[in-house]
Amino acid sequence: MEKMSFYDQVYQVVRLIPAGRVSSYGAIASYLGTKGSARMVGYAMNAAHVANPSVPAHRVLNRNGLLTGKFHFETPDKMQCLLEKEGVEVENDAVKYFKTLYWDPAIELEL
DNA sequence: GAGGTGACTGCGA
DNA sequence: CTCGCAGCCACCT
Repeated sequence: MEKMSFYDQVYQVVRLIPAGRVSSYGAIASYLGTKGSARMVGYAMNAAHVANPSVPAHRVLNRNGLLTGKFHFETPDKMQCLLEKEGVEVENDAVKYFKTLYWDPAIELEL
């Protein structure tokens, strides 16, 4: 358990994101301690789609709420489809009310 | 062992 | 307002 790779740590945090909510790479990076290295979070997501159990990578967006990594899914529409299925409104590859649906582990998990 | 890459972010022009 | 540059660190070749 202590030998968890950086990837696994990212997966665990992402899996904690409740349905209908979204988070950002920077928020997860900051929570893991790798603040300023949001790239590592996105990089970890690159292998998330083969992780088990599956990781809701579609709930992880960039700082602007854009579906930046949608092309890394099986299909670009998959990400938006999953979000809409959970009640998240998506328009022009961006999540509406992003700041309202924003889920920050450093805050939500702190309580 | 060294170099290159990347699903990001923040700041300056 | 938009565009560009540099920093960040783990993984792959």
